[in-house]
This record gives sequence, C-alpha cells and structure tokens, in this order.
Amino acid sequence: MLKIYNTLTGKKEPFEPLTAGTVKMYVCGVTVYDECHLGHARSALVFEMIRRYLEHSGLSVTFVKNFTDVDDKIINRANELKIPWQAVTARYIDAYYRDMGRLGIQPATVEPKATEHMAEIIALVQVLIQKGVAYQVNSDVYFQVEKYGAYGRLSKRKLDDMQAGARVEVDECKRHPMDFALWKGAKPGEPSWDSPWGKGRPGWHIECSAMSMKHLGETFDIHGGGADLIFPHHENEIAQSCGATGKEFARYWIHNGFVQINQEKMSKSLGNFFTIREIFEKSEWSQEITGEVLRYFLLTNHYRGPLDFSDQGLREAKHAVDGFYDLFNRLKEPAKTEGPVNEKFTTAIERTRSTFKQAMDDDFNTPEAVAELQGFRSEVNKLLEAGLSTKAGKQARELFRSLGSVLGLFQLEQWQFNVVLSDIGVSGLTDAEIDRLKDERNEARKQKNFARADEIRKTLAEKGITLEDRPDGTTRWKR
RNA sequence: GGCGCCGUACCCAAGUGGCUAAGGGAGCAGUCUGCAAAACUGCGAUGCGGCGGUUCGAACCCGCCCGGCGCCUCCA
Repeated sequence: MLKIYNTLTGKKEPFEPLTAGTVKMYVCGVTVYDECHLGHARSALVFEMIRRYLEHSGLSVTFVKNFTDVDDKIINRANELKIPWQAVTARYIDAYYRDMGRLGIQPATVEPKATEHMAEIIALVQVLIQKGVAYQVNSDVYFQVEKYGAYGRLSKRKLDDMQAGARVEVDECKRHPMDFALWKGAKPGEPSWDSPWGKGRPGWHIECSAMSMKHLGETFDIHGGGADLIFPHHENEIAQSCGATGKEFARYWIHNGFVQINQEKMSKSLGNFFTIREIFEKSEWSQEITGEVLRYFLLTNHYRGPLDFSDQGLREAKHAVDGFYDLFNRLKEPAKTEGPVNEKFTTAIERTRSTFKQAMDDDFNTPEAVAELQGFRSEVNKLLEAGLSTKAGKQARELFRSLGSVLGLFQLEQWQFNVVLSDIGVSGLTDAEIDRLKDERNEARKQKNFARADEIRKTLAEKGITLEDRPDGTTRWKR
C-alpha cells in the first residue's frame, strides 16, 4: 500500500486515487525567463520519479506540468534583452527541454502554457466575481481572502498572524492586505489579452487553477511543486479553486525540499546557484553519464529533505554508479559455471523486488530503494564469485534494468567509465593513444616482459588512468 | 513577531517504539592477481546535538535547551 506525505494534513496517508487504477497529477513547472538550475532539476526529477513509480505500480497516470509563460519577470527580461517577450519564453522553453533531456526526464502527458488558456482563466475569474469572492478595482481583479474561511490551511497560517508580520506593501485598492491579483490591467507595451475588465494579463496563481481543472477536472489526486510554493502560490490556488467550485481541489499535496550549497538554499538572490547547463558543460564525463550520476545523486536523498550539492557528492555518486556498471560488465563475461539458477539467487531476486517496493511505497523513499539495489549488487557479486550461470546473470541484469527504470538508472548498455570530453580530459592523452599503450602493454605481457608492462601501467597511472585486466583476457581502462 | 524543517560514525545517508542502529564513500588489514584493478573477507557509532520526562522498553513519543536552515516578498 502506497503512503504519501500530504502537506495538507502533515501526515503520511494511504494513497487512494479518486478513480481506482488512475492517477491525475499536476505539478507546477517553471516560469520561463531564465536557465534552469539544479533546484529545478530536482523538482522535475522528483515528480518524474513519482510518476514513473505510479506507472510501475500499474496505475494509469495523467501528468500535467505547466509552463508559466506570462509574468513580470518575463516582461523584465524582455526589456533587458530588448527582444519581444515571446522570444524570451521560446528561448527558455527550448533550454528547459534541452536540460531536462540531458537528465533523461521525460515530458509530462500534457504541458500546458498559461498564454494558451486565456479563455479558461477569464471564465474562472468571472465565476469568482459572480460568487462574490473576488472584486474588481479599475482594471484589476482581486481574490478576497476573507471570503474563503479555510485560507491558510495548507501553509498552516492564520490570516491574523500574517498581517502582524506582513511586509506586504499597503495597497489602498485591496480590501485586505493578503488579497491577491487574479487579473492585472496592462500598462502600455505589456503583453495583454482582452477581458471583461479591459486589456490585461492573469495573476500568477490563477493559471494553475484554470489549467489543472481543464486537464484534470475540478478535483484531482496529486498536486506538487517545490516547498517554496506552499505559500503563497498553492495556498492561493486552493482558495481560488475551492472558491469557484465549492469542491475539494487537489487531494494530496506533495512538496520537494531545496537544493542547498553549504547549508544555504540555492537561489537566484543569493547568487549561489548552478545551472543545469553549466553542470553538464563543466562535467568531465559524457552527457549520458553526467545525467545518470546527477540522477543518482539527487535520488539518494529523500525528496522532502534538504540536499547539499557538492563536487565531492557528485564524485561519490559517480563512483557508486560505476560499481553497478562494473557488475553489469562482469555479468556479460563468460560464466564460471552453468546450470540451474540456484535457490539463493532466486531468494535474492524476490527479496530485492519486495523490499524495493516497500521502500518506494513508504512515501517514495528512494534512498532506501537505492540502498536495496546496492545490497543486491553486493549479493550478485558474491554469487558471481561462487559461480553464477549466464541465465541467472541475465535475470539479475533485467532486475536492475526494471527497478532502475523507476529511478531512470541502469538503462545504458555501454558505460564508458572514462572521460569523453570533447578533447582529451585531464590525462593529456586521447582515447586512441591510451588504447595504443594498452595494446603495447598486452603484447609485452604475452612475452612475459613484465618490466615493460609495468612501466606502461605506471605511465598511465601518473596520468590518472587505471588499467583493469579482465579474466577473459581483455583489458579495460578508466580515467 | 507568526509558521515550519533539520541535527545519526571521518564524509554522504536510511531507520521514527522492541532482534547485534541499513547502505554507500573514504581508511586499515587480508584473499585473488606476474604486478595491479575489480570482486570478496574482516575491522570501525555501548551510541543517534544536550538535558529531563512518558514507557517494561526510545535515535524514534513529550517538554525544555543548544546549533543550523526555510517560509511569511518573486522563487523548484
């Protein structure tokens, strides 16, 4: 039984979808005005993992993830770059797909854009006005928070408490300082759409209500995003949506923790962020490997906790993933013994399958799930030592592939281990040069000229290259 | 001021009431190897920030304290 920590109740709850066998989930994507950083990657990865696991569990998932493509920051960026705002959003949507593609993150079922849902947004605002929970001031429309009695139930705040410490600028037009804009009248030159209140654009929160309801219905199963969206964004979404429909909005709210640098939140304002692009471009590993290492690194932390990013952490993740692919390579080598799959092995397969599921069922505990795969890796290595048949080896690889697919790991056929930088990496040697030395050494070994063989090993070792002689007579190298 | 999160070995990180506190990395010793690497074996917290309390029993529940962080303003 899958349990999910629900921000709304503050508890882990058994997950029961509204309609058995199907899950409808909505996740707040990004505002496309700049490159994505690691924090965006984490969020995207976490919700993709959740989606993958739900599907792996046999559920049919409709996954909606939006792009916010009209917003103050976009307008500012366009002015800064002196290009049309549509060019800004187009550029960063492309960048988004490029970066997420590198991480192996699959697109959602539906990826709606705010600008393509103006009719729905306007209709929703109209309903809110009709119901008396929103009011118009000049060409702006505000949601009146006091009309929604349960306001604050997600973020566990009281309206009164917020007023006390509110640093919100006093806006004479608003009936309550916490009232928020549903529709903003346009100033000259700003992007705008026709509406009953004049030309303008939607407020930030309303688009998610409109788009989720359109694609998933008024009540759906899961709504997610980064922990920083709990307030005000998600709180306001609830107020608007429930205010309009009188029904429950999302049933389970899931929020991921922040990526930190030296124990501090990674954010634009602190200037301590790494973009996904620069991580890939600076990486000494190939794109595929960097992607998998990054996934491994991010998923060995629980999604709700904070995660400290560091080069050391990344290197350790690389080493750990290497260990898995080392095993996969061993599994390809001729088996020591053939014969029926032994009982120990069958037990290990079954235990891994069931404990992996247990871990994932417990609020998507990926660190524990990965630990289980580590345990299985070690076990297969031991069995291999004792003699494991080719058939069993294939089964093991298949299990890694199938459970790994939930995390987006272990899908590669060929793990290079080595640097595949555009040129030659830190070693100062090209792949071809290393291969030539490797061959020369093997020739020397055949002739029992171990002095020469060791000399070559030493030369390469000084350049950070490790040679590994395999039982089948071949030699592998790693940087 | 309000609300909330975190603190487990040298490092990363599970465990949230009951067998000897997962797993990985690093380290040390050994097996294997022409030498290595990989793999395997062994070693490592009598204690889970501190102090009290509840309980037959707590890293896990409660209280207080210390340390770090986040949200309340755009933010994944």
